[in-house]
Amino acid sequence: MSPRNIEKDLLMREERKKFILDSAVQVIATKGIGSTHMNDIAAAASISIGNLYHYFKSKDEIYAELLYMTQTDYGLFVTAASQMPGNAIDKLRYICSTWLSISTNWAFTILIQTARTTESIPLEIRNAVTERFTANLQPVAAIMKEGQESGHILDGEDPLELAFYFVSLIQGLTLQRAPGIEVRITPKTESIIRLFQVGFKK
Amino acid sequence: MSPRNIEKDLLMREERKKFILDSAVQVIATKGIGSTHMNDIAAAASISIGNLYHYFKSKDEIYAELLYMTQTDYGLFVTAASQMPGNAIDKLRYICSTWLSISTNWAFTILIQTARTTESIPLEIRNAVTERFTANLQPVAAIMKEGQESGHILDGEDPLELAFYFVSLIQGLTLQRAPGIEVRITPKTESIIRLFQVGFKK
Amino acid sequence: MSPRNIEKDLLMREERKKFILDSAVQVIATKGIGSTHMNDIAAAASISIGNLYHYFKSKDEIYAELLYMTQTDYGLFVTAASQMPGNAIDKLRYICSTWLSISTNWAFTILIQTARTTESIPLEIRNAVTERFTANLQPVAAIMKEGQESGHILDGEDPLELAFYFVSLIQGLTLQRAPGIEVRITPKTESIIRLFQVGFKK
Amino acid sequence: MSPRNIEKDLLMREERKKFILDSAVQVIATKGIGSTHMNDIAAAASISIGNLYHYFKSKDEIYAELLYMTQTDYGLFVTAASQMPGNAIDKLRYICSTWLSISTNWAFTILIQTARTTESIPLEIRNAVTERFTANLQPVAAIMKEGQESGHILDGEDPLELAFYFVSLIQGLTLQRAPGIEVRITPKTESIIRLFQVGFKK
DNA sequence: AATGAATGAGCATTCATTCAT
DNA sequence: AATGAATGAATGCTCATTCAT
Repeated sequence: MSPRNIEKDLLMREERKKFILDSAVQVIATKGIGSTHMNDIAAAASISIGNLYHYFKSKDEIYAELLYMTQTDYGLFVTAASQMPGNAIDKLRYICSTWLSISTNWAFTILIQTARTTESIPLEIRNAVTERFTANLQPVAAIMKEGQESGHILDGEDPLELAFYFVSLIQGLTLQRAPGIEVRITPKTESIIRLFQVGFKK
Repeated sequence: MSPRNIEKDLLMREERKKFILDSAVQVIATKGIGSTHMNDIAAAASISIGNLYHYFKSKDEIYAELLYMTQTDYGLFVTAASQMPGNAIDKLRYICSTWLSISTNWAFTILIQTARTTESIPLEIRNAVTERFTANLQPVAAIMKEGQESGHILDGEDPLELAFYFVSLIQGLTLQRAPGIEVRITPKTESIIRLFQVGFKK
Repeated sequence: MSPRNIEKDLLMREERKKFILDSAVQVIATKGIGSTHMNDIAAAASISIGNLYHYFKSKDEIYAELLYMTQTDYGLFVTAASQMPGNAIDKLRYICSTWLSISTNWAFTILIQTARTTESIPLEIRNAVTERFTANLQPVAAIMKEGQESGHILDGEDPLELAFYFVSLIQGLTLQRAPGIEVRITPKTESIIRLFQVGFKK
Repeated sequence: MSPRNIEKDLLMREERKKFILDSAVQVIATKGIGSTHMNDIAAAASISIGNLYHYFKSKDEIYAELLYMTQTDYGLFVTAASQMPGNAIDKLRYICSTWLSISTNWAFTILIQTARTTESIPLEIRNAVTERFTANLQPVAAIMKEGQESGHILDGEDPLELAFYFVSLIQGLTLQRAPGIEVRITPKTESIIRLFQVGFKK
């Protein structure tokens, strides 16, 4: 009946959406969230504003999907790290060095923090973000626990609490890497890991 | 118009400005920066919008002064801590517990990060913020150095680098305390200090 | 491509157009004119927007044809009534009761009034509507004249004028029956007819 | 304390609002409701769009107040008529001739009908309009009753029903007077009144 | 100094219409 | 013929800033 291939259309639609979201991340990583407008996103994806609204029905929806994508990707990354071969220290090292080396991560961090603290963003979205944030702590907590059991990581603390500190520290460091910020101190993975490591210190 | 009155007027003006800035912080801590508008600030200070502009010539200026005030206060706080009686661990403990206990600090942190990463804010202001951020690391670095020398704090790292991690960690944790965020993990000063402490770990 | 097929195609095209117009009336009767958009019409007719434009070259054209259809149908209805067996009162009664019983007629009335008074609709269309409105008064005027001559209907007035009042009254009543309007008074055909009837009143 | 006269300010604000509403009616009477936009209203009142929003917080609010004003004015007019000296016929005559002579009344009628039938207008407003419409029937019904008792007006019908017909007829006629409509029939007050009058007809 | 009305550029969003497939 | 993605002018509304009193 239809001269179009419906399946292919749906697939293309998903691809387009992904492409738009990726483009949006690029702009946000350059301009910051506060100054990224719908026309910036449209321009970044090389489509018209009107067409942008064919894929997402509001700015909030873009926000929500962006947050979902970002946090899901991060969750997958952390989960993969927790299942890597090697000991707990190796895994933390991998997380730390990889995360700090991605230069646009500051944008994710600010994106997430802003989403959580901006009144105009629907409570629903904000709660979902916090929910995922908490869920994403679990794989790191698992690494901490494993490290404590193998004697590599500081004992005596709740593994979840340690994970919370580790992630907060990395987030805090990530923020210092936003464009235009020239802190002359470069975080070093080895030094960061040592904070959580046992036996290294005399 | 005696010179006394002029002096007094200037003094009152400064007091009014301080009052307005303090009021602004209150709103921002409640509504977030993105959704705080000039009329919110005016309302918080119980003055008219027009009058607000008699004290500050633009929103950017309020931003700038707010950042200056915030960071200066923080600098004084950290400097005072570094000159406290007691050993390095005591000082870090004081910084950590005090900072985390102030419930509106998340607003300062986001304020500062947003200022640094928002394109529309003049480069001049953004640089000043980073400058002060770096300067404010010094007292903490001094504590770290003192601690390394007295054998209380991890050796082998640049004290400035350690200070950077310490501050980033606390900033990261502060962000998790924004209103509406319900992370069920409460950071504990003792556990945080331990990360930087020597000899505690077996 | 036999000539038969071409004829059949043209016929089908006309049928499709009629179907689309009928569907459009349904939506308008449900949503109101102001909030009926091209995609609503397309959806109501179960075709795509693009295809809609294969049958009608603009929203104005749909409007115009809708008005034409509506008014033509009404004209046929009124003409048929004027040629019915029975006296003038019977004929008016038929017009009145039939028209008021059709629950979507308010949509036609608003459609027509809006068309006449909306600047953005081309003058040409608006004039055509008024033209047809006036033409449609004639059969009713004929009934009035017949009634005056047979002594059933008020004498002393221009039959056309009486027709004008009769139609305006019915239009006015129709408007009160739009969805969401809850006027607790139900118009009664007998009472309405009496206004124009002779001898009934003492 | 304030260099302004607060009372006077409030008074002026009300005057300004009234002026804006009056201006809005003018545009609507010229352009039709559907094509009247906020900038049209602003231009008609010779103020900026931004300032328009100092007086009314949305287009809906302007609509609502316009409807309230219009219907309230109409209610006062009808009530005054019902309390005039003279018999019922005199009163109806006054209502009819006055209402039909005001050339912008068609705009009120369309305004009200559109408000009642447009989905996008909040149900609350629509209900209020219908409420007031019904309330405004009462004074006319009172005239009808008085006329029935004094033998001037058709007996045997519910006075409220008669009022409903009378008002619907006048509304219907009003609609025919919208700009751009050239119906060559002029309604005559005397003829209209006669429809409801007793004894005139032989 | 103090007030709040006034301004208008800027933003998110809508919708009739066109176009490539 | 049929589809729905693509376009962009237009609309309602916001908000930092200025102005008259």
